[in-house]
Amino acid sequence: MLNQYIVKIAVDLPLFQLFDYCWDQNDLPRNPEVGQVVKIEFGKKIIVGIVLQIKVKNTCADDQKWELKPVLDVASELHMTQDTINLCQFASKYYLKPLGEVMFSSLPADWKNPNKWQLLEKQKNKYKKKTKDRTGRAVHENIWVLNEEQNYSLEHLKRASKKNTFELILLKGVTGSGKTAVYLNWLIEVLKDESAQCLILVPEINLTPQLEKVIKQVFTDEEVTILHSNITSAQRNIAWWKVQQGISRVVVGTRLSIFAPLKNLKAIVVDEEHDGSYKQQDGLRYNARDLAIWRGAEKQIPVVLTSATPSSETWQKVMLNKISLLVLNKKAKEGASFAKLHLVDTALAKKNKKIDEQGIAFELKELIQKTWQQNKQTLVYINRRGYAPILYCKSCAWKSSCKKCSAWMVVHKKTTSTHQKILQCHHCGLMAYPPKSCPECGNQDLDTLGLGTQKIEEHFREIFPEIELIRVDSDSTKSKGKAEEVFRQIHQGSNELIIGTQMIIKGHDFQNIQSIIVLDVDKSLYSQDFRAVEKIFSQLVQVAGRAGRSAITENANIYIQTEFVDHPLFKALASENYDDFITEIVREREVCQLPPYTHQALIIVESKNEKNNNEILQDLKSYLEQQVNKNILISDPTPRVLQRLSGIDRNQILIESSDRLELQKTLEYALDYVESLKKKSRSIKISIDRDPIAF
DNA sequence: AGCACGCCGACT
DNA sequence: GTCGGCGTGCTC
Repeated sequence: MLNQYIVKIAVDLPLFQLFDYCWDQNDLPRNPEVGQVVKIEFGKKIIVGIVLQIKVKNTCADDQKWELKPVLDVASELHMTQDTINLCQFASKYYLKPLGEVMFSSLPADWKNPNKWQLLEKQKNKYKKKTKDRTGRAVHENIWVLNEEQNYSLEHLKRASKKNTFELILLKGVTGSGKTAVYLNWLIEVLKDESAQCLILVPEINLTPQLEKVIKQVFTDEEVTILHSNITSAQRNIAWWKVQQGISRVVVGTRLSIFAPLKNLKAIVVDEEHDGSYKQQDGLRYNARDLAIWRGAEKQIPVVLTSATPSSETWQKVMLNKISLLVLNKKAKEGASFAKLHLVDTALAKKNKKIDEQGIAFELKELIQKTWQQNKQTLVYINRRGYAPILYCKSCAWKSSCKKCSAWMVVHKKTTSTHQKILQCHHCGLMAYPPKSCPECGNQDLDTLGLGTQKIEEHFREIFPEIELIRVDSDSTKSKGKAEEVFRQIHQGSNELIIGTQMIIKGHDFQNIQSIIVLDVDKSLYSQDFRAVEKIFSQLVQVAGRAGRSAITENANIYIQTEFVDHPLFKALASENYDDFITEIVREREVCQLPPYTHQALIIVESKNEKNNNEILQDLKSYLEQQVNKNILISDPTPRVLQRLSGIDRNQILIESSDRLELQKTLEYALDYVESLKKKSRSIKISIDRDPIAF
């Protein structure tokens, strides 16, 4: 007689329990297996779930409490691999999110729709038909000649692979030191085992066509899978299938790729590990870098983090000898040199009246002129898009605040050519025409405050009408393919003055840039956010790396205009000694008991009523204080840094502990509270952010 | 999360 | 009389 089974199923809902269904072998084509994707009736709806436990009927105590509904169908090809189930289980527990939600957020969206299962099959077959069989042994090309340092690092990585154990490795080196060459060469070695697979995680904006090109060039005969948020659902479906089948052995992708179903994963690289885009800021608030380390430990394989400016978390591990440090000090390309640092003292320029009405030191304008005369490019880096951050009234100090957020509306020029302005909130997207006169006092004389890329552009066009200028920010490159085109133009050297935000500093090296000007760093030097200095340092190192990457341009220079010329950050930047600088930061964190010396979590409450939020948080705080011991620090309710967003008030408490387990326990208590509260009042959103990087 | 059920106010 | 507001309970 056939066995009867009861299966426990996870569904894509914010529910922590699993649901029992019976598995009727007469109706289903196969036996139950963990990870299967199944169609079930849930309430009155037909939904998809994942099988997590299997029990033979009549052997378990909770048998036949009531008549169980049957599993209606099993997907023939789709199933979740054990590795990814384990990873989801960990993420679910660590980030306090229901397992079903974690699993389904990691899978292609089409899996959730049983009507699309057929479609997936078709996509797969279509792909099979059009692709030639890659049966022969893959050919990998080493397209680099490695220097001594690179070879040393490569040998270490190769040895790490042979040990078949987990090893956390930091490959540290500035842009142009050849980190990519080292880890790609390592992966070539790893992939000599014909069933091995590897994963390369990259930050969001780093997945540029250039990197893709290099990787495809190295793994000439591999099915390289590229995963990011902009691929179509069909591409995602096929990618998942190829990876799971082992057809694709190289996966390159952004944070979500940490959940890719690599069955025989042998190596993980987390490129630019310090990058904030590894942390998801809503829903499942995971950090892909941390999950990568967990996955590597679970699989007993090496995990390589790369960075020029490691995060304090990673550097603490270096200081505690929990990580193997490999350093690339030299520029890989011969003749290439680093940009030389110059500080332009804003205070001094003001004193000597050598600064213009926009706050640009004369020295910098002369520099642009000089560089242009030498037929070289200048890059002006200012991490602020739009025309000006604020519109304000000179007589009553009214400022352009957003109606829905606790933020200023940013002044934008409608187009480059006109002077027409529009106000825009960078948080909720609200747009408005600027008032003709002050809404408070009627004064006609409204002015802008501060500088954005558009105003700099306008300003420099006025001063240097003869210089070819281009502005690169998310506004100027919105339309499809525009960014590519802009970067191509810059490479060709058709623009002599480039004004750009963060998007210019990732992944592109510009051969002909002679001078770099950095404006507006000061706000980061003394910021509320304790990570701000780390962040700006990383950006500055990257900006400095944009130029001087080739032998064409010698003695590239970087000019930073600042009021705080004595800040230790600049000394570190000038001496290219990041180690001492970050070591000092980590020590300060220890003294102040900040991360990584303490572990943090936020409980965030969002609703239309701030007072209500605070009452809930206060109540939660006293509840937790009754439950847990003194090792836990719980803050009073505070507003979030951006307190109001789209008309919603956001408040939080911070829970801290130096003991991870104690924190976990506390958060589990908090979760109980949160869950019971959710049942009571549904107009309130309440979430937990473990290891937050933004407050 | 969704959806049904149920209990109250303001309407053709 | 009933249409529809959203508070509450439940999903194997």
